[in-house]
This record gives sequence, structure tokens and C-alpha cells, in this order.
Amino acid sequence: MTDNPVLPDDLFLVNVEESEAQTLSFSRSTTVLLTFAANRFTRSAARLYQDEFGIGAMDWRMLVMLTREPGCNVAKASKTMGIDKAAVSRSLARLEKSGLACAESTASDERRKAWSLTGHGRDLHDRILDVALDRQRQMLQGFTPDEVEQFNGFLSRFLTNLDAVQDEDASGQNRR
Amino acid sequence: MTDNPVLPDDLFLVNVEESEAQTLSFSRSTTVLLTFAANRFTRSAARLYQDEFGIGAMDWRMLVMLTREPGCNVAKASKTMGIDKAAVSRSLARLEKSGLACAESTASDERRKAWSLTGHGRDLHDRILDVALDRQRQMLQGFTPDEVEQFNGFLSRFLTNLDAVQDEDASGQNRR
DNA sequence: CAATACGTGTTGTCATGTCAACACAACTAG
DNA sequence: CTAGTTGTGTTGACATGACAACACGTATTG
Repeated sequence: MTDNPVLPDDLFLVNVEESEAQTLSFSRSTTVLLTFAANRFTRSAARLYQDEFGIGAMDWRMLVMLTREPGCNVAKASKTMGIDKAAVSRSLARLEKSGLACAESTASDERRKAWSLTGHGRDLHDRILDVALDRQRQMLQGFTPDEVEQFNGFLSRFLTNLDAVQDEDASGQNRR
Repeated sequence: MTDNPVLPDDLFLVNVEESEAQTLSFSRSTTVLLTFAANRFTRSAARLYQDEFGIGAMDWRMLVMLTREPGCNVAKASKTMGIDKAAVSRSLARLEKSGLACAESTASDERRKAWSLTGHGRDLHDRILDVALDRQRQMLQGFTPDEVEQFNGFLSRFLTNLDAVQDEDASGQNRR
């Protein structure tokens, strides 16, 4: 599939005090950088959206989801966003309570509800989108469009690899 | 500083149903991909470490921290890892209770404690490190060393930009 | 030497998201 | 029709980490 089977570990390691102990480098280990960047970004965005719009990061993601897929249900949203269905269910309950989203019963299946944004919800989405795009632009300050493309490509490949590992875990292990 | 002042927003947007509504693309928006990848990776790693070693993701990060900076204190660890000092304090309490880390009172300052790993803690760190490196290798399957370098570079630049924005927020706003 | 400001770490409270268990609708097979 | 199975959504219990308040040791300044 690829011609680069193995990356040398010492790309990511740091030696502490004359190779006494080895551990992950904070600045060269991709997964460390990735989680660090994402956590800080999310936290910072959550604070901003909460302060400015009174909405949490999860509920903002839900607004995006409902804009993208009007009429979607809990299971679909959970799968697409990679977030537990319980969290989705609670987020939708919050949005409904705030009058940002509403559900319509599906004719065919009594359980599934078709969720979509109210007018108020669409307004809020559009206002937050401006801020979110602005923020993303700031995060990518100094990147060329080509580099952004590459960056996205790397992240997508990372996700594909993660999928592969998880499928493997699921099928290879007898438990669960 | 850079010659790329502005990236066009439509790099990241998707049109829903004939440009009726615009929102973030899940597959082309860098920040969406970043948080998605990081969250899924962290969760998957947390499950693995919990199952295999009975330790959470936070405590594993703490093991790395203490390997890197033996004798460090709560404040230093909190700053380096970008995690709240309360979480650090609680993680250290857990590690001490499990006999993985121990604290030594500093002579100069009664408050600061110098934390380090016990032999048991170092053993566990080394065992998990093998698994973590293996996992990272799988996530970067198909990447050339050059690409990994670029990927890390992008993430570092992202973090630098994030720093800049937060400094700006902190100084520009009168509250807090 | 107070008095105050500052740094360090701990604890309470809250939001978020996970897992497990459950209720219930819909489908399938005897 | 009944029983078992699967899919969908909700709820409870829990882990994690953020924020705020606090206790207390150290530094600074009059």
C-alpha cells in the first residue's frame, strides 16, 4: 500500500540526561502536538463562544451539523461527529430548550426524530460562523493555500489510519 | 512577517442545497479535522491504556512529564502541558496513591514539592511508551519522514498562532 | 516588624463527554 | 401471533478537566 513501512522512533524521542531515560518529545512527537493544539484550540473557542453567544463548543458543533444535514437524527449526528449519542441527545435537548432547534416526528419510524434548526438557530449559526472563520483564519495565519491543503491532507490521512487501527481492534479482539 | 495575509473562506466552506446555507466543511476545515482527529485519538488511546495498564490518558501524560522533568512541581507541569493545575494536582495525588510517583519537599520553599517517578513508575512509563510509539507509528503509516517533519511544523505554527491570539485577547480586553 | 502582595497547591463546583443499562419501536422467524 | 433480535434514543453513574475560591508560605515595602 505504501512504500514507507516504518518510521524510526528516534524522530519522536528525547533523551533525558545523557540517555538515562527516554520519553516522548513534546515538540517533535506528532500525536503530542496534535492533542495539545486541539485541546487548547477547543478550550479557547469554547470560552469565546460561551462569552459572546452563551453557547458551548458542543452545541456549536451541533449547529453546524444541523446546518449541514437538516432533518438528521441522533444516530446520524453521533456517527458523523464522532461523539457519543448520549452527548448528542443532551445537546439537542439543550438546543430545543433554547428554541434553537426543533424536532419533527418521522412518519415511517416513530423513534427517529428529524431535527433541524429554527430561524433563531440559523441566525445564531450564521453569527457564530463569522467568528469561527475569523478564528480559523488567525490559526492559519502565514499558511499558503497549498500548505493548508497539505495540512488537511495530513490530518485526513491520520484519521484514515486511525480508522484502520480501530477496525482492527474491533475485529481482532474477541471481547466486546 | 508573512506574505500571505488572508486565506479565502471558501476553502473551508460547504454549500448546502444550492447555496441556501453555508457552513463549515467537515472534510476541508482544518480546525474541524484537527479537533476531530485529536479527540478520537485521545479517546482511543485512553481506552487502550486503561484496559492494558489501568491508567488514564492524563496520568500517562503525567508519567511522560515526570520522565522529562524529574523534580518538577505542579506549576511547571501545568504550564508545560497546558493543563489546569487542579488537574495536575489530582493526577499527582492518584499517581502517589498508586505508588508510581513520590514527592520530595524542597529545602528552599516549603510549598513547592519536587515530584518524580518511583522505580515502579519508571517501569510502567517504559512499558506504555512502547505501546504509545507503536500507536503513533500506526497513525503515521504511509508518511515519509519529511512529511512527518512538515506535519509537525504545521502543528507548531498553528500553536504559535494560537499563542498570539490568546496574548492579544488577554491584553486587549479590560476584563479579567 | 507589620502589612501587603504574590506564588503555590488544594478543594468545590460545574460542563462535557463516555460507558452501561434501559425502554421502546420495528423487523424477522417460527 | 409470539418470541427473539436489532436499531434508536434517553437516562444514570462516572471520569476528566476548567474555573473560582481558598489556605498558606514567601517576598516586598513601609
